[in-house]
Amino acid sequence: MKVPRAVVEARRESIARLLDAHGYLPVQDISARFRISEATVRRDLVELASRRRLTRTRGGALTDFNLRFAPVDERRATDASAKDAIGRAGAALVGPGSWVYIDAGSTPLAVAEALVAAGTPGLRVVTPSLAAAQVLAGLPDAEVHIPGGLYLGRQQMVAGPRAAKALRGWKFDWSFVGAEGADARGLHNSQDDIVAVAHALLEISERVVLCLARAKIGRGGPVRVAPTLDGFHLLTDATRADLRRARVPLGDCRLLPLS
Amino acid sequence: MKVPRAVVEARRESIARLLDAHGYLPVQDISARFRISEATVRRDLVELASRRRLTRTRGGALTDFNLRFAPVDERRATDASAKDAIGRAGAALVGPGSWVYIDAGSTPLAVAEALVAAGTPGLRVVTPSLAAAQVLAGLPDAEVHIPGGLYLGRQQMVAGPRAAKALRGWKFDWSFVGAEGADARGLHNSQDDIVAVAHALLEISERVVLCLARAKIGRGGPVRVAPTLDGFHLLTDATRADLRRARVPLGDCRLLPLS
DNA sequence: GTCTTAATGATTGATAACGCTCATAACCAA
DNA sequence: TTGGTTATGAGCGTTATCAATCATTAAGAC
Repeated sequence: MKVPRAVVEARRESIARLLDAHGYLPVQDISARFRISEATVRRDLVELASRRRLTRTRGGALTDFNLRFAPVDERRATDASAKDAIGRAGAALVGPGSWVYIDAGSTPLAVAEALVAAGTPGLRVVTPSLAAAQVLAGLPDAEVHIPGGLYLGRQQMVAGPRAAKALRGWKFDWSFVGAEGADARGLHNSQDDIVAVAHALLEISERVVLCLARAKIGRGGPVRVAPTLDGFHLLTDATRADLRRARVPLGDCRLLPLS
Repeated sequence: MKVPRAVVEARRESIARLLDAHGYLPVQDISARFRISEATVRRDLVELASRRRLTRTRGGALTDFNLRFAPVDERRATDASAKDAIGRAGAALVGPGSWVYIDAGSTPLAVAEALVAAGTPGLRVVTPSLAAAQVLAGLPDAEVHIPGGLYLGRQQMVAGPRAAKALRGWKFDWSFVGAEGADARGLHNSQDDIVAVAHALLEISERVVLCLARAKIGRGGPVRVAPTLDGFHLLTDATRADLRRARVPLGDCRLLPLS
């Protein structure tokens, strides 16, 4: 039997909110709570999922906590396996109790995830990425710092001149940075401020690891961070041949093995 | 083939941590990431679930999300209507183009939500609350700053001595702060660092608005922020009688009307 | 080195969840 | 009122996930 449009919408919104409160609910539970058939629950879930209000799973649905981190999360999904591999290799470098900087961006985020998965103890981490901070908060004994700055809602990060300046007070054992692309003209990124951060990091870090998924090789970007990869350690799933083909100016950049 | 006990334990811990980072993972994904059969994943999940490290679902597993989702959202749900009213009244005070500080906590967050709802133009906001920053990012022309500091994952905010120090560079037209409680002994909060922030705000703000839901009146807290409400503007759904009954030392605190 | 124990992956039958279709009944606009 | 529309729940075949079993192989104890 048809039901007023407003009622349907209200119910769907209620489901979404209930889900926000619970994090996860099985289809059965939703069905019971709202006294509607599972078929209808599924229809509602399909609709809500298409609006990105939640994520469906077999047997239920999840809040899209990731909705808040949507832009990052979406990019995280592309080249996921490459980024996972890079993340694991990066995390494997980091010893217990290190000071680590983790840049904003989906590839450095993979390093943060791998660090959490590895459970590396006693880390002190600084990151302008709220997603990375959130992930790293999963390490019970880690100390996570966020540098002050202008908050960029779309990218879920802090940036701005303050951010680069704030970094000067720290010293890092490892810095993990991402980039928009690397081609014959050097290393590129999307924002001005990030260039200042990259330069600061090269000064205050023992080693700066550039995390670059293969897809980024040969690609440009609006701002040039550096004319060569001089001074960086490179962590990528691309082969030496890929790098040669794109004529990426490696300088004395050291290529790190993936596993 | 049997595998060393230590390896099994390490893997299980890794799974739990990976799950903490992701919130939810399908069995398939875990199987692929760790290169183990789904049968083994399920065995691990059974074990981890018995230790209450996670919750199993059909098709995957969840973090025990009371840690991740509950804190902010849950508190926002309690006294929601009182907080909404306080939020609206607070937002109504703020003129276009103001410099505003919004404290962490669910009541100040209501002010941020009301500011967005009102669409107040040209705001410059500083907030240590990631939830507030995220909400305020919904204002297309607002400038949102986050002071640097230690990230507290449970509360989704930055804190620490750096945070108080970083504030000195600003001047605010309005500061909105929350508190754990106010009773005869004065104003109380939960953390040491917050006290320093409150004092800094009183110096650098034209007006500091204390947002206090009625339920907080008469309640104490681990740390005393101030012996009286001297210097604050008070925004609350409590009546003067409530305040008198709890013997809250108002000092020259000015009581703002709710609407 | 030998024996016992334990972890693994493959297989299998059972079960749960899914998408789809269809009849029904209530909404909504002529 | 009337006809079209749309949300609903039930039925059904399909698919995904699960728990249990078993052979295999390496770890750990002696």
